[in-house]
Amino acid sequence: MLNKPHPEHQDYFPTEVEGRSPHLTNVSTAQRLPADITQIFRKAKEGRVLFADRNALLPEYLPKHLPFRNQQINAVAEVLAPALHGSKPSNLLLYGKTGTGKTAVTKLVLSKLQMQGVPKLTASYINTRIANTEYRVLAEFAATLDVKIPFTGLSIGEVTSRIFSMIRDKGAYAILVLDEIDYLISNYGDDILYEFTRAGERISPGFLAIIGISNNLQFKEALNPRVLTSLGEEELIFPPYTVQELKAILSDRSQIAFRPGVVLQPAVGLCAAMAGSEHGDARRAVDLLRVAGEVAEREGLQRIDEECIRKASQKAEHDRVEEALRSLPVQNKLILLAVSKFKEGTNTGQLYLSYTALTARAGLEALTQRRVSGILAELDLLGLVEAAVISKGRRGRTKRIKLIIDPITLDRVLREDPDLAIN
DNA sequence: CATCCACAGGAAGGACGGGGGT
DNA sequence: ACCCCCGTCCTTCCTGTGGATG
Repeated sequence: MLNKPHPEHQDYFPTEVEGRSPHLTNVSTAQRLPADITQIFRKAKEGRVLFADRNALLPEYLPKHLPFRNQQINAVAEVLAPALHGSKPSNLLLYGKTGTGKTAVTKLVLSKLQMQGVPKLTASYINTRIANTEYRVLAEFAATLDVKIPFTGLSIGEVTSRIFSMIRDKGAYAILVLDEIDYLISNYGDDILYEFTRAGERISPGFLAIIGISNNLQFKEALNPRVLTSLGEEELIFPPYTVQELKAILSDRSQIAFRPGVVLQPAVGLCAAMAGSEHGDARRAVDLLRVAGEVAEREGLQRIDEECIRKASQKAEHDRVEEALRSLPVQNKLILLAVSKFKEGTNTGQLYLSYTALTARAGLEALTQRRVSGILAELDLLGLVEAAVISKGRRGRTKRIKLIIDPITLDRVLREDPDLAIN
């Protein structure tokens, strides 16, 4: 009975794909296609001139060694170790800017922990920015504990109590990592954490230990004091990598990722410097190196030099902008379009007028100013627009709004949207 | 120095679409 | 069949405010 929906779900996908694929072949010229494909594939087969193992530069790659993080690794290991003999480890909070190795260290320690062969031990890793609602976090956690939870329909309380029963009945030693925990807190408060941190009795003889990972320290302020004392039993701060350290990390990785001699030292230096100038963000540095490799390969170069790094940096930015633009809802696009009409920037009132004019022309309902203001804040966060509150004294308070991306790119991407009749 | 503009941005809630348990 | 839950987008209503101006 319960399985009934499943075959239906599985049918769904193939039919959609089947319905689509002939359509795709029609779009491209059918005659030219085969030749192109073989060329692409052949190039791909022999073309890995530069890369030895590109995976080593992907964000999800977990290196066997994490240089400059021994101290943190040991500290985390020490906190978690009691789990191996069935006593609850302290909860743990990890702080540090992006790309300082928080996630990597945690995952590394967890994987080593699981190798110790304690069957009751379960380690769950959840990024609360990706599983970005309370329910989804719970559902994902449940899934790692083999609790079957529908992806919607149940109340939060119901899911929580099912999870707790599972931990209790199995006597499980559960360790839950909540990455980017500040997102969860700022959007949904600390209710879940409150439940989790005081589950104690309800799940005995099992236990639940929580590792929270956060990019900023201030998120603590939003926590209920009782949650804070429980969650912050242990704290660990990850300092940013220095440029020297980044250089060493990049050298390490490039030895795995590229064939010998492909990456020139100055390129590594520049890459480290560029990523280090923000705050030692290793993830960005590694990503930059990967894109540089792709750039070099596409251009048929034999070496990766500083020029490749610069190009990669531009390309990464360009891709990011295009991707962000494409995934925008229609209304957001219209607002952006309205912003782009003002070369020297504008303010909220003017922008709203211009925007309503655009919606009328496109035959859409205009959103309220409040909503537009909210969307503007989102666009600001995406780095597509710059919006800063300024005061013009008696003439009120408003936002100075300016487009900070290439208007030509904007125009090109927006033209792809069939819902937008741009003339 | 008080005033007052033109908004900012929080809170609450509603409509809607996804889906439960019993 | 019935009543419930959650997330997403919005709207409505609202209070708050920096600083040029009178």
